[in-house]
Amino acid sequence: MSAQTSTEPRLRKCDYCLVRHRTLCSMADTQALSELNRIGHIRSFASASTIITAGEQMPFVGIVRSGVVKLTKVMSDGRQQIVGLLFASDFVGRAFEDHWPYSAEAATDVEICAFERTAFERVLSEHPELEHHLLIATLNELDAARDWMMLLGCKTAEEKVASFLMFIARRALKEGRCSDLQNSLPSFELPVSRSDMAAYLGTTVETVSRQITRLKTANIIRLTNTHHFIVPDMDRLAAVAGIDETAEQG
Amino acid sequence: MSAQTSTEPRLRKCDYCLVRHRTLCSMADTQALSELNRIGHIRSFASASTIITAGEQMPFVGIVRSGVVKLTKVMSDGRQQIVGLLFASDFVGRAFEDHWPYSAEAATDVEICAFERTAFERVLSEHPELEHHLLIATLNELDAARDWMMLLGCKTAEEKVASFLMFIARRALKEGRCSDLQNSLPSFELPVSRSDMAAYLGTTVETVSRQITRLKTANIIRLTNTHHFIVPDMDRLAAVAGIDETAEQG
DNA sequence: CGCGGACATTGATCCGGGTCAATAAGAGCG
DNA sequence: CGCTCTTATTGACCCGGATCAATGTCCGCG
Repeated sequence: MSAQTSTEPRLRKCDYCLVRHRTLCSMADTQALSELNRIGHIRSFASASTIITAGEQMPFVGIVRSGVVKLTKVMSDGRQQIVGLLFASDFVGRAFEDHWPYSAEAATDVEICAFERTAFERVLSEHPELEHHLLIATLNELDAARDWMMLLGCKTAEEKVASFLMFIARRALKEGRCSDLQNSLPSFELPVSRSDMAAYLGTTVETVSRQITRLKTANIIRLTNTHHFIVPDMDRLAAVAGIDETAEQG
Repeated sequence: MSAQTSTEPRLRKCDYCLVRHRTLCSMADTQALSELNRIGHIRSFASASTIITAGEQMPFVGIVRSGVVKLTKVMSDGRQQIVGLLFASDFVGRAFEDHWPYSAEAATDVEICAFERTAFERVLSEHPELEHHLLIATLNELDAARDWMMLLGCKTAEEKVASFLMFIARRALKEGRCSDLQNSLPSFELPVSRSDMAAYLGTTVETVSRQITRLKTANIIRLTNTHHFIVPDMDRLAAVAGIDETAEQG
């Protein structure tokens, strides 16, 4: 802790961190945490700015403190697929590899607790419990990616849009930012644009828009503005999404 | 080694293993390897048999010794997506979780070196270098899944089929089972049926078949029988697959 | 407050690929 | 060796969603 940079206040920045109890930091013992605290620094990215460019050197990895990060792959002719959305407490980047095959872009304003990659790797190798946590997190991401593969390969446009809303709704629910204050119906803020939705769902903006209106006229959802959704009956939305509640977790 | 079960011959079964130098076994020190040897036993599955059923208990994990395993997800109405294909040396199952959300089916006859799950987890936690290897393997699978997401979300039917052939060809190449003996053109055996291809590519058997004939008439591929493919010019196939060679690895 | 630019919705049209149906080609087997 | 069963190919048709185009809405800014 004596080696801390002089620009740091005496209070450790982790103390202010809203996500530290939900990330790999929560697994760290005191010593590991203080090392992470020492090598980490907060970086901010404006909405739409690039965090890591595909194929280029990846000097740092990090943990999302706030905002939404989208991971994209693009083909040489410009077709683009979003292959992952990262929210607060998610891990960005990849240890043990100095390039990575995605671009990370800020879908909203984003704050990241960044670690110089090799320093982070050193902490990992000295603290197997952190690496274990990273393994679990990676396995979960793999599951999510495979769920999305089924969505992309099997589902209709309507199911895709409904699934995306479920995805966001559940995340909002988990973070307790879901209840509508006026009438206590579940509601949430959509943190991305229609075109991001389309790129994640393997479809087009027009189709997304049409399906949203369909869901609206079927009274499955209600909007107060383009990004604020109210879902009177979550189960009906899940049904339209083709999600078998009995087989799903979280 | 004294604790080895009596049914085991004195020669350790690992000595005969064709994949041990390409799996996490290659990372194991002598002690870890002998533990894995002790808890592992070879299980065989006939083509089309189920290895692990989605949602059910997962009593063991393992390493594919030979054959091809497909991981599938199915929707309640029967629509099915293959979310991964596993080949020799790949890891099947998931540590630190007693259910998993996929079915694993033998796409060909399959041999697996199986480990009782909790015993395997114990070895993992005692040997961080093994867990590290598992992390790397999982990260690679995540990359593969995300590549596939782009395929499913962005690519045309022709690109999908060509991409699948590239995928198999590269794997065959890597394992040195690719050269055609007669004329030394790259060739390989397709280890799965057309309907598996379709389920992996998010399309239908008919479309797969049509696209294969298209590639045939365009002289990009040649078939000696329904499962033996010859690719005179890999680069042309890659071009049709929409794969940017400069940006891809292995 | 009104203007311009980005984002979202809606409409009209078209086509890639899904669906249904028939045929062909293997592969096991008595 | 022919029969049957499964798997693959080919054909005809149609529809969901892509594409192209117009309109509407929101927001920041002079």
